[in-house]
Parts: sequence; structure tokens; C-alpha cells
Amino acid sequence: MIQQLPEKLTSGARAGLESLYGIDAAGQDITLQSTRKEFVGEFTIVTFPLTRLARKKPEEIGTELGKYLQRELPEVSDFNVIKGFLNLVISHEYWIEFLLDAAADEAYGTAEKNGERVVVEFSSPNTNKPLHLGHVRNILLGWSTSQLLSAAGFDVKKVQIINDRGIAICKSMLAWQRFGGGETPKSTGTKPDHFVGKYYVKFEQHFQEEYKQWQRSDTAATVLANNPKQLSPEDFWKGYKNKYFNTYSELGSAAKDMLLKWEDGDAETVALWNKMNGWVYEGFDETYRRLGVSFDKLYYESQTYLLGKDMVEKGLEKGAFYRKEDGSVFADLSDANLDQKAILRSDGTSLYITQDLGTARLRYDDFGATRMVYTVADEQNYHFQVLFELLKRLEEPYADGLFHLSYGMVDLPTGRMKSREGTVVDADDLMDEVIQEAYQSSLEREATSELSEEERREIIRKVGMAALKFQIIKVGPQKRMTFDPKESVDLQGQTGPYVQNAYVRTRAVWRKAGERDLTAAANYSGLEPTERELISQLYAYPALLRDAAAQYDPSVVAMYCYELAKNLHKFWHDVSILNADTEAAVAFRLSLCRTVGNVLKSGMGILGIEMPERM
RNA sequence: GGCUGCGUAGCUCAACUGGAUAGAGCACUUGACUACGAAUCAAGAGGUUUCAGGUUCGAAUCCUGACGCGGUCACCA
Repeated sequence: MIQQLPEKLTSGARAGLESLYGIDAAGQDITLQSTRKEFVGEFTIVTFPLTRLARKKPEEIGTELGKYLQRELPEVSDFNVIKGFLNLVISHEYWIEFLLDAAADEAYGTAEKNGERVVVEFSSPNTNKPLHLGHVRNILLGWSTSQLLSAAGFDVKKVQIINDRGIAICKSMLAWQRFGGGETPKSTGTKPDHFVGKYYVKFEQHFQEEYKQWQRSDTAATVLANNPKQLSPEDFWKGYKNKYFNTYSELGSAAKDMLLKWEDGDAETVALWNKMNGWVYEGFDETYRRLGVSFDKLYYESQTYLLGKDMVEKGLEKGAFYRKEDGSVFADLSDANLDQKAILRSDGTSLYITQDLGTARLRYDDFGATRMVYTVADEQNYHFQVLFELLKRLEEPYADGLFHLSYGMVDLPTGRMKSREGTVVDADDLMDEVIQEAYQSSLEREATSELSEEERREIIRKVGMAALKFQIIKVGPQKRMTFDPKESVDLQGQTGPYVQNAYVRTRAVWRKAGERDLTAAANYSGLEPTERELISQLYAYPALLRDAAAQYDPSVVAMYCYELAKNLHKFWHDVSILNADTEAAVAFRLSLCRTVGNVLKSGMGILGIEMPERM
């Protein structure tokens, strides 16, 4: 279905301006917005900006333009003017026809395939510890954005780059080797990624212990005495930790040795590395499965970390980069307000940014995508500015389609999550918690009592996950958010289950209605305000999806679903459906329920939230 | 300190990108189940949109400055 009302109204308004005032309005912006719900009408034209052109008061323009539109456009049945606002009422017939069309269209709202391919990266964890709340926001955001782009017509490929190498995983490996005593996830009954994470923590504990002991040594005393800023020992040692790790620490050098061995391809080390990463992936897979997300392709840093040198060469040839005397390669981005940036070390080895250049190219070669979206927290804003600028200077074919889906970090009510202070909220625990809460809540209800135990468990899972997901996705991506676990288990108010409940109601009434002949719906007359509200909201859905996709912002969809659900609940309360006065009203309202249900399911589906048939 | 983002009800968030009396939810107070499902609805209370200027018919939104809170400034990732 083509959305044309806004275009018709604005072009009609332009024609009106020409006919009424002889203004050449071809290039004139017409401010069209949806009418606020305290006023009558569905669309509003703001006439303030037109006063200069027409040389009349805003009210007069509103009235004259209103009359013109009512006369010229069959879709406009009435209007009213309040100050500089011309509120247009859309005709009953138009709405009914629209609704019946939409009710018959299963895919209502989603766009035709546009043939353009986009790669969306999200999650991209390290393999040394389990996923936590921060990853959850990343994953939900990346996933829902993928779905959104897909609904907007793109051919989406979902990828992640797994940071499977480096010092972090070596710490876990070393700790397990030294302190593990041969235990395994199976032997301890631990989820495998948590098992590996436990050894990462264990490494840190032993390291801290070692560090404390060392601080009492003579060497340490000398270091402390030479402390240039005269800090207190406590503060000094805090900042010295990395230096200690790299120079004096036995555990530190053992971990670094392990990394070197890994880089040399030492068979034993690589086997250990494979074993522990394998455990982590097993655990991640389960978490991803529970979150309901999947990927089209996984990139592993161990296979990409040497990439990018050909890009460096290309940059040198193009004159975009330059080589210093010591052999290092830099790009001068100062004209883009981004400074000098190192691209290659003087020993010729890659940097993080080098690797990202190579990976971008690799993805292009793999998928031929003209757009790439990176779902990464806003602490890396600068990095992506640099990366995108470099790719632009390399004149890569996808350079204009790069987007950093930057999002704010997740805080707890107690402040920032800190692994060292044990305040990190684990993803698996969090899911358990919300599902448990949904279970408690379901005990008070009868609605699902005749279902089997298994069906009820499935509903409870959907409800709990909806609460968690909606809570996170409804916040705009750029915004740093405070996540209160107590609120995430709320099932009432502005929540996922609230929206689910609206859907369930639309399904319940249909179950009761059975098979029906709905042809009478076309004869319905006398739209209630709550029905008009629902219809114009449904009408806005396709454009809303398009805009949300253009902005890479799934929170827009979440808010829309909430508003639609809210109006459905109000409608439900205000009017009778099956007991309506006329057969036409029954048929019409059933159609309305069907379409609202479809759109709710579609919108929430984009967010990765499943709709139960009962709850 | 340079660059950058943010600051809206007690709390968590909106505000169609410059439009109407700044809206929701939670929490608080009150009312509605003999109704197609009350995980619902309705009502009340809650605001100098951090502050001070400016731009204009009109500012939470744009500009300048101040204050406050993040992030980032490696031949780390």
C-alpha cells in the first residue's frame, strides 16, 4: 500500500496557496504534522510560516486553506483552526477503505526489497569472560537494527568479530593451567563461558596477591622512593599496576610468554587456546540462543589481526598516508580535525586500526555490501571517526555507507559497572531473573491455567524476555542509560508485557469470534475517536519504519508499539466488539483488532520480542 | 587542558528534528471486574526543560558563555 496522504495534503496546500493568494508555492515548505490528540483531526498544517507570503493572519490563512482543501480533496472531510494550526479531519470512507486494505496485508508496513546489501556488526565479545549487561544492550541494539533495516528493504548480513586472541585469554589459560587441577566445565557442572571467566578472575586474584607481596620488597621500596609526584603509596601503586605487570610480575611474564608462544604457533599452547575458546563459544551460543539472535558470519581476530597491510600500501600509493624515517606509517588527518594517526608500527606490525581497515575490506569482498554498520559503545567514537575518514581517503567503494551505531554505556543505579568490584550484571543471570519474575507473576493468573506445563513455561519465557528487551531497547541508542534490574522485571506500564497483553487481547477476541464474514465492515459508520486514533496510527506505521531505519534507531519502533498498545487498551475499554450494536461495527472492530495485532507483532518482532497467543 | 557527548517531574524515559497548555511509565492518592482477558482503564498530584544572555511570529530543540556529569586524547585493544 502506498502512503500518499501526507504528500496529497502538502501538494494540495501548495496548490491552495497559489489559487488563493497567487503565490508561487512550488518550493515552499509546508509544515505537516499529526494532530495532537487533544484536538480534533488527524493531520495539522502549521500556517505561521505562511503569513509572510500571504500577508494575512495565521487564522485567516487556516480557514481559507481549510475550505480550499475540504472542497478540493475528497479525503478531507472537515477542518478546524486554532491559532496558526489548521487541523484536518480525514474522511470516514478513506479510513475504512485503508483499514480494510491493511487488514488483508500480512506484510503491512515492510518495504519491498531494494537490492542494497548492508553488513551489521554487533556483539563482538572477548573470549575471556561471559557476556554481561553491556553486551546485552549491544546485542539487542544490533539485532533490532538489523531487523529494522531488513524491514526497510535492505539485504542484511549480521556479523561479529570475536576477539579470541591476546593477553586476556592468555590470563585465563595460564590460570587454568596452574590452578585448575584439570577440572572442566563438565566436571564442575558450570556453564562453560562462566567456567573460563572464573579463571580469568582467578588470575587477577593471584596477580593482586603477588603484587601486594612485591610491594614489601626492596625493589618496590626503591621504585616508590623515586615516585616523582610524591603520591601516597596507595595511589601510586594503583597507577603502577600495568607497569608492574609488564616488568616485575612473574605471572605477568608467564602470561606474556604464553602469548608469544601462541603467536609462534606452539602446538601445546594453541591446543589449550582452542580448548578454552571452545568452551567459551559453547557458552556464548547458549546465551545468543536464549536472546534469540544469530549471525550470518563470524570473524575471528586470530585470523584477521594481521590484515590491513595491503590497505596501508594502497594508502601510501595514493599519497593518503606517509612513511616516517623509522618505517612507521601515519595519516595526517589534521585537516579533518582528527590529528596525526599511526597506521603501522615502525617494526612493520599492525595496529588495531590497521586490522579494522583490513577487516572492512574483507567484508566488502565477502558480501559486496555498500553499507556497513558497527554497533560499538560511544567510548570508541573517535576511533570510528578516524577509521571512516581513512576508508574515505582510500576511496573504498563502501566509504559513504559507513555508520557507527554508537550507544551510551549502561549504568546501574549504584553507578558504573566495575568487574573489579563485582558489580557486573551477568547476561545469563539477568535472563534467569526476569523469567523467574514472570513466573511469580503468572501464579496469580488464571488465563493460562488450562494449558500444559510446557506451554506455560514457554509463555513465561516470552513474557520475561519481553520485559528485559523492551526495557533496554526503548531508550534511544545515544543515551547513556541507567538500568535498574528491579524495573526490568516490571510487567506493567510502559513495558514489553504491556504490549504483549494488547496483542493477546486482539487474539482472544478472535478466538471467541471464530470464523466470520467481515464484508459488513465496509458499511460501518460513525468512527469513534478511539478508532480514528488507532487507524491513523496504523496508517503511520510504514513511514515510521522507514524513518527509524534511516536513523538506525529501534527505540522509535518500541515507543510506537507502546503507543499503539496503549490505544488498543483504551479502545478495548471504551467500546464493545462482539457485542457491538450492528453487524457492521462488529466486523469493522474485528478487522481493526486484526490489523493492530499484526502491526504489534511486526513491530515487536523487529525488536526481537516474541508475542504469545495467551498470557 | 584539547576535542566530544549529555543535563527535561522524586526515579526511568519521550517530545514527529523550530510549533499548540513540555508528554508517558514507575512510585504516591482515588475510582472501575456479574463485561470480548483488570499484566487493563479512568482521575488526581508532580516542571523556571541546570543557569545567564541571544536569534524569531514561536526555543527543551539553534548560537554564545557559565556550571555540572560522562567519554576520549598510545607505534594498547
